[in-house]
Amino acid sequence: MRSRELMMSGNQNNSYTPIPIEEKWQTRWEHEATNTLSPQALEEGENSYYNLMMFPYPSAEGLHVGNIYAFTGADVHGRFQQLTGHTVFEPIGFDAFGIHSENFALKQSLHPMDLIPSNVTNFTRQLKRMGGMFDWKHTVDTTDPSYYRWTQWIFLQLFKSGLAVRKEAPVNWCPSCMTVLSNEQVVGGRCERCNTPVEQRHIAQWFFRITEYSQRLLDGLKQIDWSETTKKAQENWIGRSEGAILNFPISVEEDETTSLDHLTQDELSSVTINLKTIEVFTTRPDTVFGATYIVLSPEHPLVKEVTSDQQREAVQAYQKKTAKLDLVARQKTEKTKTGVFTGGYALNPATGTVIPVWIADYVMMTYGTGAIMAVPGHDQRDFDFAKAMDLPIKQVVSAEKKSKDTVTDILQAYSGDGVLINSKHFDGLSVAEGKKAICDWLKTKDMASVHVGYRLHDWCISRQRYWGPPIPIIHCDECGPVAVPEESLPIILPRIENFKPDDSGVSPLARLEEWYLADCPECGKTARRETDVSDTFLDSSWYFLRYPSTDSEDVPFDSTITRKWLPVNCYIGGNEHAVLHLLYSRFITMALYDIGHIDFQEPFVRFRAHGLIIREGSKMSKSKGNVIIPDQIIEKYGADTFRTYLMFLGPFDEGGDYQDDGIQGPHGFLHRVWETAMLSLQNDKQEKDSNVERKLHQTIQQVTDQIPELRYNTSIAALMEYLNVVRSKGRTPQRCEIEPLVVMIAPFAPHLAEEIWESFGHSESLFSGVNWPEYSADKARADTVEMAIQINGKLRATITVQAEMDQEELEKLSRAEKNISRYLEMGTVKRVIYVPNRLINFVLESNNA
RNA sequence: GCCGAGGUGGCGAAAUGGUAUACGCAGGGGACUUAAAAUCCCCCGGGAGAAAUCCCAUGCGGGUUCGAGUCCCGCCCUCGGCACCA
Repeated sequence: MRSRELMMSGNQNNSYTPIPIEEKWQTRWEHEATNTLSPQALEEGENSYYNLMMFPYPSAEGLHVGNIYAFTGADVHGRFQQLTGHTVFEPIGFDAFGIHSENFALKQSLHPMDLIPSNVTNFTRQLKRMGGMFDWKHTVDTTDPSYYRWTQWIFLQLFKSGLAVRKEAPVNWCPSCMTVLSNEQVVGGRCERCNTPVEQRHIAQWFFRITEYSQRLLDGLKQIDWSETTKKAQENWIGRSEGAILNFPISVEEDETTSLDHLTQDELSSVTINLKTIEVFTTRPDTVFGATYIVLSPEHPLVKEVTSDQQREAVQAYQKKTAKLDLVARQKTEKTKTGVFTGGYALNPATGTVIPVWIADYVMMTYGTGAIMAVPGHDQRDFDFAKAMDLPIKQVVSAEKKSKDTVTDILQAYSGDGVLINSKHFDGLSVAEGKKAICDWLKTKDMASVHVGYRLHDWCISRQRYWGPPIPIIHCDECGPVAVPEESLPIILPRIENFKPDDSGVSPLARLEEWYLADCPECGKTARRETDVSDTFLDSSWYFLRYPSTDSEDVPFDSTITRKWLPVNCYIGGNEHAVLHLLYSRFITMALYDIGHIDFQEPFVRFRAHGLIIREGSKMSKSKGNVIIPDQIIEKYGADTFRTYLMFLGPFDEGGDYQDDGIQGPHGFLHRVWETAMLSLQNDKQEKDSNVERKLHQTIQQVTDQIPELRYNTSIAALMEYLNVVRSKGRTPQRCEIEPLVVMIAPFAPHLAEEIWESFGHSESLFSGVNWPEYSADKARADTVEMAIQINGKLRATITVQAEMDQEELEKLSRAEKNISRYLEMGTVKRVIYVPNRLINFVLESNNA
């Protein structure tokens, strides 16, 4: 009977044939809806476990190894949870909107509306072929109106609560992609996608006010179980820094050759007309006595006011030059500093000295207040500038207590710790004390306030492109920007044949008058639709909320189901999304919580970043022609082998080196598992072999501990070791030794496991029950152990003894060892270290010495 | 420059402060076979030695410890992230 089943799965001679076996089980899983949750199961599922992985962008090239690596790692986790008694929901979908698809379509002269469906079909085929336990009844495609209807709905929720605002702002413009990029999409001043230098433009854009959430996003990190590297990346990205805002009153013009140092503060105040003050943000208020000039960002609004008539021409020329400068050039750290004196002055609130106000492009309008107090003695950038412009440098912090002299010819800024000098009555305080004391002092004069700055910027979601969800706003001349009524959603993205962007900075949709003309929902007059589409990252910032609720058409996420399944139990994905997708998802979740749509603030309880796969020691790239084509590997070895090998390469969170020959190991291993299982079918004598039994329980223990920790490579190694013990010296395997092995290999090689499981006479899918083996600590315990015998910490002999042997007896046996007695004669034992079941160490005092 | 992660055989990699190199690849030897493939068994860090055994070895230099790949201090290198962020 069993052999007939094997014949049916394509086995003529009882050897392992992965391809027919995998086809058979993939078909069966689909027919029997093994991995699909019914609406009822979604509402009631016991012990629910939401196992999420980052959904792919469906490229024309198909799944790459990186995708398969990540999905396999996540799927192994899901299958393990299933086998240990959870109801696992493991969805997959497609992140198909965005510049990526659009650019590819343009290049190939295709329409994304034609391209994407065929890519999705191909991806679906490949995803099924790799044997993931995906729930194909609950997928998501961000380009489907039934999905982006709700993306637009999310925009409206944020708009209505004031978190979406339209503002004109300098933005990053990619002249090649012809669109605005978010700060996150600019890498080193270049477009992340096409590496073109980014330019500055001023366009009215929609922004999400993520900066309102800076502190919450930072605080939340402490409570979630995420990869440390990812948390650290977010922390750096948010970039909290504590400091103060200090006020520098703008002073009357002074002849720059006149030194004002001799004037008293009262005298100075009398010549100061308090028109305006320049606010600067600093993390070093303790160095304010060393602030010898002020620098405004060239775009700073006060530049106009401080600039003197004589300097106006030079200032405007510099502003013009900076505005033209792309961000790459501007952000080059190495370049020599440039700037122009405005002709204006400000009053140092601490010294009472009048100091010059400059503009320079090394000060950014986008950070802090767009203005700094320059302390060249203690900030390298200010130092470089002061040297270049011949501005005074004053030392106010001394590294050593003794040197109180004013160093005039220092070679570089000193930014370390020390004591304050040249700071009047604050002299002698430490940097930390000085910060507080000076801040407090200036506060009493209304010249300072404590301030926390963040590096994080608001999230610009406008894209002047075609391939995205139209932003659901109608611009009315009377009413301004008006929300599209929710019942009118979705605003369908129309099919237009010429979707190529141009340099005008407006979306291709703006060429479609019949589309963008619409009645104002408030006053009914003819108005214009917003023609920008939203950022792809908005699509992916909430997709995990949609998955369990794809059966609901009238709500984005069903409240009962959402309460049951969210937040996500485990999320696995690449660390390249540490500060983009993962931060935005957290922000959207918090915003929806505040608005009252969901009852949790963090979307992903646990997140693990996987590592990267390289090949034969170097990065894979199309240009090098060394990319692995998954289809070819699967065709040759089967999905089970591919999966197992990928998980065996190295630690999942670190990635690994894909060596072509290496796949032989796991391949042979699965062959051997199969053969051993078939042998055990014919030899079911159930004789107890304590050696094998002990190893089995040790293995179960190790694998049960390690799989949830994603330590897959060592788990597979443990299974290999176990099989080596089972088969050692040609030993005949027994079924009770193999059945648990089959279950433990199942997360990695699910098809093989199912087939053997069926051969063992089970009619139900292995994954339909709680089949994970239990271990007994008793049975895992060894009765004899190999002990190391050391002399002065060096291994000199090993001895196999009864486990838990007491020190006295072990010492006796050890001393009897030939090599040990030899050493013991050479000195006297000063001390004996005994580590039960591990080692005994004789510490000698040499007789010779 | 700042923040992470890492550096162990020919290679991918293992090791709660306790016998370094598990597991696998490649390589060598053997069995089975007319032959090949597949499979199975054995060897495999370097050096000395007939052997017992000894010495050396986890990027480099110090330290703590009975004992350090692991902990501490100071460097070097590789890879990721951030970066005139005030």
